[in-house]
Amino acid sequence: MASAEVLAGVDIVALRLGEQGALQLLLIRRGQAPFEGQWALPGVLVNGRCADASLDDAAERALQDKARIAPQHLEQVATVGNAVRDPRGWSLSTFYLALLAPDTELQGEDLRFVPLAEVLGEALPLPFDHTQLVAQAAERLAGKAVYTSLPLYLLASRFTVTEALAAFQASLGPPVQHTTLRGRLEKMKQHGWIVDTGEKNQPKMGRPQSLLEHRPQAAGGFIFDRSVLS
Amino acid sequence: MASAEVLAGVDIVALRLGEQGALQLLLIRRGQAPFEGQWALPGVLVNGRCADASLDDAAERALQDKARIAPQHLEQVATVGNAVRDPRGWSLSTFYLALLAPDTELQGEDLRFVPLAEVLGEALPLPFDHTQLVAQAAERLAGKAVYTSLPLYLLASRFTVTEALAAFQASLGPPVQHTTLRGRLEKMKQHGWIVDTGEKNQPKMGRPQSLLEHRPQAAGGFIFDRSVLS
DNA sequence: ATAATAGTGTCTGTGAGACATTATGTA
DNA sequence: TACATAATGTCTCACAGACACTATTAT
Repeated sequence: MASAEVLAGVDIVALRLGEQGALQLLLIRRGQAPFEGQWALPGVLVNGRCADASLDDAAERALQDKARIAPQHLEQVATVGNAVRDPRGWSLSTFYLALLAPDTELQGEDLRFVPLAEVLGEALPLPFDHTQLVAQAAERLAGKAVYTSLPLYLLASRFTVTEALAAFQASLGPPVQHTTLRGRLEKMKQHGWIVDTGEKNQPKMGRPQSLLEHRPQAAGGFIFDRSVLS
Repeated sequence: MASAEVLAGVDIVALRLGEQGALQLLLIRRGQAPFEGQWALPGVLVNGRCADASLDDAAERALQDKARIAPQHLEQVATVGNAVRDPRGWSLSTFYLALLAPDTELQGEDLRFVPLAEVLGEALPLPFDHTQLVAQAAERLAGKAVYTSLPLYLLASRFTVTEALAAFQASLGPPVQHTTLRGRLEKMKQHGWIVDTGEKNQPKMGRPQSLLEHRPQAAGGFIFDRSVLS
């Protein structure tokens, strides 16, 4: 019976792999107070009046309604709650990591991608505690890139080894040996997570690249049994 | 300004390593509706009127106020939210995994430890969706036991290799080679996470065991760079 | 031919898995 | 002595890291 007064919402840290191999973060211009007009993470409030069947559905709705985007991967990262993160009072935010296809396009003036590095480097400050949420989500991606194939969700379903290398490097930070990655992709092939379309992709110069196809066999990424050591 | 009507709370999945090497779950008898009188996870509601500085503080408070217990490890697992988990309406629960010392004792008739296996096997049903929360928390422990030293938080700070073996087996499920564990403990020694107190522990029969001391150097467990393969 | 890029082969090191062997206590 | 338990040693295997080498295209 006792209805608690808590402001609860979901926020989405949606990442795309840009042309230059750098990660980009999706931001939306806020249409309401507080922080109206500022660029922030897309998100929605959750409450009993909304039609969300579950919190995860609310996260999907946030991306769908605010940006007309369907992510290739969506996972809950964590929930933060305290009295100071929102000027309106004690508030909760359950935030999600979303990985987008590289060809994801935005429609509308109030949506935009910015370089993730600028947000993490605080050159581009965000309202609320959104910078921290972004940092935690990026850490999650980096952490999982060490021992799973999660970064592949940053690519189109058909991809080349070079593109996969870019996705892992962008997610991890430090460079990865291409032979290491090839070994891991080979392992995934054996488990049906990747199939080799016989086709080739011809870059401007050099030998043609094999076109692989990502075939996720379960939620999340393929789990390797070793970490990629630094 | 718009205050959303959401029931938000934290629930704690607190585990202790029992004498027989099986994990035990802390339950509390509910003092209020709904499900008054039934055994359930300890938890508290969060709202602006409470003195909690943050969600993590609320989790600590839940254990402290309800059970007078301070865990050796406490980590957020996830947040579930939907319209059906609580008869009162749309509700959120951020649930935590707590690892307790093996000598943790309970005071009061409304607190009790039950075998974790009985809850997971649904021989002992819990109200709300607490059985699911317990399952997810146990999965988290098992998942991290594969590549971190998290199960050591189930032991007293001074422990033997045999006890560590029991903690890992209880957390993981499948048995672990003691040589593998010794190798990992050796690695932890090199990084200062474990020191060898020169002392010995004499079991009823057989060779005395070395007494090790757990010296966590960071939050969470020590991270190994390989998983313990099945 | 030369440059550029893709892909393979080789060698090393590390740590898990499995199992045998040795060490050190009690009855 | 026999027995029980702890601790160490040895061998294999899988895979990451590093780097050399080969392959296939365009100019």
